[in-house]
Amino acid sequence: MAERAGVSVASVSRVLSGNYPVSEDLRRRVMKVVRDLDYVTNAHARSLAGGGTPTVAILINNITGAAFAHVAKGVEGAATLRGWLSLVGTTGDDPERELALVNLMRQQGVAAVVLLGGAYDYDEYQLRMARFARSLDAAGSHLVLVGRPPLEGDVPATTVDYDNEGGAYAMASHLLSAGHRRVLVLPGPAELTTAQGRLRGAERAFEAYGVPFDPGMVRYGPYDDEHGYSAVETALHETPDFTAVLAGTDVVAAGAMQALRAAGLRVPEDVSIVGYDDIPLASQLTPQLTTVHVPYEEMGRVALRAVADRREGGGGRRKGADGDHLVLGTHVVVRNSVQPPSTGR
Amino acid sequence: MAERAGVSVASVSRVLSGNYPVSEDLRRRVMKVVRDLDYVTNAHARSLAGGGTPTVAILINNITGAAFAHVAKGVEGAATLRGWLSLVGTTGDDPERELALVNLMRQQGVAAVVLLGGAYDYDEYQLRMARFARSLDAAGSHLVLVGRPPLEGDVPATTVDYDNEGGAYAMASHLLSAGHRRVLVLPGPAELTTAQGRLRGAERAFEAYGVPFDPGMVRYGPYDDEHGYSAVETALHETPDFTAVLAGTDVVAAGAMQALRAAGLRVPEDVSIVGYDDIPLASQLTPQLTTVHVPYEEMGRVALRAVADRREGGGGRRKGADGDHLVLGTHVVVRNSVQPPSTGR
DNA sequence: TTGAAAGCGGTACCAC
DNA sequence: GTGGTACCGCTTTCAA
Repeated sequence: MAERAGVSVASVSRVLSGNYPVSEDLRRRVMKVVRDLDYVTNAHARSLAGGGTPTVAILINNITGAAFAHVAKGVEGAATLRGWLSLVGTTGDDPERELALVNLMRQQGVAAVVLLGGAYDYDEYQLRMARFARSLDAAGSHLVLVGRPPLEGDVPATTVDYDNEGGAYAMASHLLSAGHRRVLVLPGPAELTTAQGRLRGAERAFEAYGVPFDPGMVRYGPYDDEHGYSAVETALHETPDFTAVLAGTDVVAAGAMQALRAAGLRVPEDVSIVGYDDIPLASQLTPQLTTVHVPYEEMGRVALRAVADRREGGGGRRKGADGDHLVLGTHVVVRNSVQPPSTGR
Repeated sequence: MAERAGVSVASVSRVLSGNYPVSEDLRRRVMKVVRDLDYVTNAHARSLAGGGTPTVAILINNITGAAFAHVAKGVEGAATLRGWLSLVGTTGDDPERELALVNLMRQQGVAAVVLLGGAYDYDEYQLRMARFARSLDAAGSHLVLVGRPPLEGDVPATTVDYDNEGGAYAMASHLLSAGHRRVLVLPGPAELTTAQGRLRGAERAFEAYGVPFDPGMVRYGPYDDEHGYSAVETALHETPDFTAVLAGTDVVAAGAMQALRAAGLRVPEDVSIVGYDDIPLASQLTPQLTTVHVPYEEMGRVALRAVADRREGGGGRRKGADGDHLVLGTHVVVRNSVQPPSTGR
């Protein structure tokens, strides 16, 4: 390339990276050859030499989840805006694969690794993440946890979270204030941190309303529509006196809605339903689902901004300071799936 | 690293890449230091030197589309299986951004660039893609088009497609054989190749059934629920005699369903609805949507396999031979959103 | 089996 | 303003 244009490699570099004054003549000469050869610089060589495009890695359990897709969109969008690149890897809920991916990303020299989605709260979790955080930090990278519990102690990681429990509290309150007392609760998988938080929020709401919370009305299970369906189906036999369903996610709510209809019950006339997440599905169902809006895309943007700032800011703000744990708000979106309990049931 | 272990860099390389016989002693010595230092090789240096992990780039309009997410999952899954890495970039339907991304990927030295989703059939399309294909090919990479029209002429690209028109033909036939004659057709955006194919399939079915196809019953618009809603709303005023809706995608069908309900019409008793894509939404709606199944995830897997084979196979099969254009089948999934037309309407 | 050394394709510092 | 050149960290001959 350099010889083809009859100039030095240094000059080519200067023209292409554009961070150095060059004569018009030289620039023209180089650019002509670039066009002739359809030339692009080698990103690997560039990275090796110090320059290079910063890259964020997004690690996700399952790329087909709507909520995660929105976070990814937020990260990707914000990254693109800054000229950063984004890598995506899926873990399939497999800890080994997660580890492998974190290391792979470390090899790639990514600026940050963003881990998405509620975590299973097994004992090792804190240790495992702390290890990731330190590994990445030592390699000049940074760990960002999105929608997961923050790390305890002095660990070099950033957490972007949302008010999970508060959203559930508000959602349950909405049901309670409409007059519902017997509520079927489908929090999600018992071990998942998000499910735990949502359940806790609901309990607190019941407490605040002075309504006894019946643990027998809680049914754990995966965050999918099949669980929503079967849980309602079972409940219809065992504890059929519920007048509302508080689902852990919109997808679970969709399943619940189908089960009710299959049993000849109307929504919301006979039974009210609420969801959580506010993914597009919520407004595609009939009736449109009253749910908790979680700012997924915004979280993605915030996550990227956090690492970008920390990069630019350089030695500016110290770790341990504010900014290591960001919490975004949630709010109830009222649509058409809630009505006061019918006197008939 | 090498000195820390008291061995040569060559030896370290041999141990870590594991493609060369090494003594047990050396291996142990190196691995110990690797663990001590939490060391990972630099992927950029490795790529530069010739080795390196093959990477596929997935370019997508909008990461939040369920159909695309499934293709991405297929590609990513198959890539992971082979130890490949996947990059994801979103174009936001912006041709400039698409170009920028293709070049960016070329810089990254990706093994292949997979372009997802129906293309806008503007004049330049063929030229543009041919240019991409040649650029990538010259750089030792390869272009794969998924769900897009194949390229004409001798262009170094692979196309993975599905029987779009056939699916629409079958879907429309299903409606016709149920007795529907006045069908509201919402193909999607007029310029999008997938929409054109779906419309063509529907027309052919009408022809085959000897039923005159009324162009006045066709309403173009974006592939989203809002369009489905407003199109039905309008049609209810202008051509209210339809007994079924043939939607271009499941999402459009969801919008259509809502509009019908808002107008006090029942689905499928008063009006039948069918979709296209068979994304999870289709079975989450009530009634569950009869739709055309498109093997999105499979397409992703096939796309990756195609490039992987071509890589391994080396000079094996010639371009221009079979294998450059793969077409997967589609089929109708019958659920509960279709009924013979009611005599009342 | 292991080490030495020549690149891979850039960047950036140092002369001219 | 431009050219020369020493690395960046790894893979891969070539010798020992």
